[in-house]
Amino acid sequence: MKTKDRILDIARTMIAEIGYHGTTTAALAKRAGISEGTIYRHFENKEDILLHILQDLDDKYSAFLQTLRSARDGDHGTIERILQGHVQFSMDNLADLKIVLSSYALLSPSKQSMTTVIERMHEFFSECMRRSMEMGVIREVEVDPTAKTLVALLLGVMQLKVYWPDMDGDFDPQAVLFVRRSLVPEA
Amino acid sequence: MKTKDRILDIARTMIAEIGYHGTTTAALAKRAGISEGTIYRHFENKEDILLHILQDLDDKYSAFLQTLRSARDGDHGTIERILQGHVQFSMDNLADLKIVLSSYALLSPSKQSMTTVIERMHEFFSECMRRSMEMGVIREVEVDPTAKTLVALLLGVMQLKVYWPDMDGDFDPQAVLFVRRSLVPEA
Amino acid sequence: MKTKDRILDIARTMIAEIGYHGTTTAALAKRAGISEGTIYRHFENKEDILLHILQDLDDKYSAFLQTLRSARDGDHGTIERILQGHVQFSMDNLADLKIVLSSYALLSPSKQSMTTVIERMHEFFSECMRRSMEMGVIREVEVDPTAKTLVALLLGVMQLKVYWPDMDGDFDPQAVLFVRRSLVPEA
Amino acid sequence: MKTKDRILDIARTMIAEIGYHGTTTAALAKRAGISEGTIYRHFENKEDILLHILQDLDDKYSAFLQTLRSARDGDHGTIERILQGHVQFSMDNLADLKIVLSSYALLSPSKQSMTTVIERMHEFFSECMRRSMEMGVIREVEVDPTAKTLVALLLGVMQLKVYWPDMDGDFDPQAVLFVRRSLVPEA
DNA sequence: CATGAATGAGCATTCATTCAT
DNA sequence: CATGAATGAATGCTCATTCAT
Repeated sequence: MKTKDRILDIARTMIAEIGYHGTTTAALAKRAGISEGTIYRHFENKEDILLHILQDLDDKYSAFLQTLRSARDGDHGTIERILQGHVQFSMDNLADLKIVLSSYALLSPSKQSMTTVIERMHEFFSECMRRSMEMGVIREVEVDPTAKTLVALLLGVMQLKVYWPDMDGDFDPQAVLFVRRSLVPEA
Repeated sequence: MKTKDRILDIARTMIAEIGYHGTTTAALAKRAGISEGTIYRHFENKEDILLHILQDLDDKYSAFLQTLRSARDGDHGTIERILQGHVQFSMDNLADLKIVLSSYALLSPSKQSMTTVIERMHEFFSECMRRSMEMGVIREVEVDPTAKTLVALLLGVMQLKVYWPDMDGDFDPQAVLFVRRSLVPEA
Repeated sequence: MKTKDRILDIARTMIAEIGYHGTTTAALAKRAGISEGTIYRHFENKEDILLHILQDLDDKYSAFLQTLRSARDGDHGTIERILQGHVQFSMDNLADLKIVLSSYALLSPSKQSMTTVIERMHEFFSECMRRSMEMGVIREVEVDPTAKTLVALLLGVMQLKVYWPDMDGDFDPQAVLFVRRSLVPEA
Repeated sequence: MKTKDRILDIARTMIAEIGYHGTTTAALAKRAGISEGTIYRHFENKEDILLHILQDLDDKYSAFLQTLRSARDGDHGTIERILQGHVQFSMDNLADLKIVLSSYALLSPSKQSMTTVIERMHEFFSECMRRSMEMGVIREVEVDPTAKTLVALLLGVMQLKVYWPDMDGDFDPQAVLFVRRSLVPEA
């Protein structure tokens, strides 16, 4: 692996574990087996490392949304696939998620990144719901605030799964059911 | 106001704004109009200030739950009142909430505090749902994972309202409706 | 006991245990059951407390020398009594001794105090030896440097006894014998 | 000279002059012509500097004892050479000696270091005396307490020479004579 | 590309001393 | 005489960043 990628990799792990402020350049260099100065050969400064990590996550999420879009078939199962897909995506990118969730309140690049994710998520959900409503597979609801509700739910689920894994107990199938009962009219 | 309370007050504001690590004792003292040494006459160390803030929040949440408990009357409106109450409580204690939400991932006292809140919230929701189910005002659902879903939703709603107030657009009435559709059988 | 004396008493104990710098006015006040401000009602500053302790030791040593002077009878046993007396005096005033021994190198009042003690000890030993030589009970030796040697020996013995009590093993009778062999001609 | 050695050198001087607590990292850095942070590139913390100084002294004393051991020839002059050698060693390592003497009562690393020195000194003296007694060049005395007496004497002599150089007046030849009279039988 | 010594501003914390009550 | 809250300068230590090699 290239030095730059090793730095990013170690940084991802460390920031996820002990936070952005807790991750010192000295410790990062040591754990990556390089000298402290080398970090500055590849990144402008410490924040730049975070920016790269956030950009990577952004790209991964874009690709993920693309996959979801192409895979949808518009039936009433769509909503489930979307929710489960997002949970799966969270688990697949745990470290990145931890980084964003633990820092968006305090670091503006993280806040910016999280804002983008949330906006795209909201847009995607809105779009899906509008389509499904047109096809008559879900109830007639107010799209915008309902999409926000779904975003909120997903945000909360991720956090519960990330930070209280002990409590989890695999409650997400029931969360999906919860959403289905609210959106899909009974047969 | 007593010096100790002034310190707590300013600290609450500052930590909510710029985080625990961003809040330096020097800046805190300056903004409180006292000398740095005075802080240590009232608190053991910087973390002790955080502990006091968290304890205060804990007490306020306990009192809030007590109010909710005594006010419930078991009809199908209960669930709405609980959700709206929690949203209201969040808005009334915005600074404290920001502090917990922005630090529970990294500071163990905050994590501990948040864990307690979540557990109590979960327990309270479970209890309410069980009661409502017995009275036949909500559907028969699996209590535990559904309560977790509600906790997750609330956690997400709070964050959206706290950190993306611009996006909010007062979506919480629709969030309540979302929950009602999922839990309350149609007339 | 008067407040002033209680402060002095606690201070003596604390400085002997943890040194002058280690003894904070806050801890001293707490242990003496008074407020920090009260200390400054009785003493000009922290150093003033030390000065009082040193003065007390000075007085006690003066009185001790007076006793020795009046008790001496000039026979060859005198030197033993003087040495043993000094060791005894050290043990009786352990706290004060620890204070002086641990601080004379760094605090000028202590250095001054120690200087006075050493000079008086030297003078006293010289005087005794001169007398004993006149009476023919000890060998003819050079008084001044021999008295210094005795002072040095005593200084060392005190330290060994104070700081390495485990090692001691009651070696002072042999130390006295060591001196006797050097000074008293064999029968 | 390497930066690390310069720091050690200046620290030795400063600690000898104004004590360990009196020597601040800021003053040390300034006097060494480096920044404060540089100190921590070479030493873990302030105590670590002291530890290095003590270790150096330990090594020097070990080497010194080795020299003494190889140079002894067992005649009745041995004891003189040992005493004079120790006095000389003290003068050659005045700063280190001052550091140990001024801090062993309060700092545990210093205490530990001093304890080691005293034990080795005691052991070495005992060994020499036993040898000399076997060769019949000194009197039959109780080895252990007499060795302690010599240690005490040496400890006291060092202090007098280090802290009261004005008073000294080169009394150590007479101190050696004092010991010789006590240990070596008259011809 | 890589190094690692050096920097210096910044941090939490301590403590002798003061002073209004 | 006594209090105890307040002070503020000082301390040991950290850490992102620079730069000569």
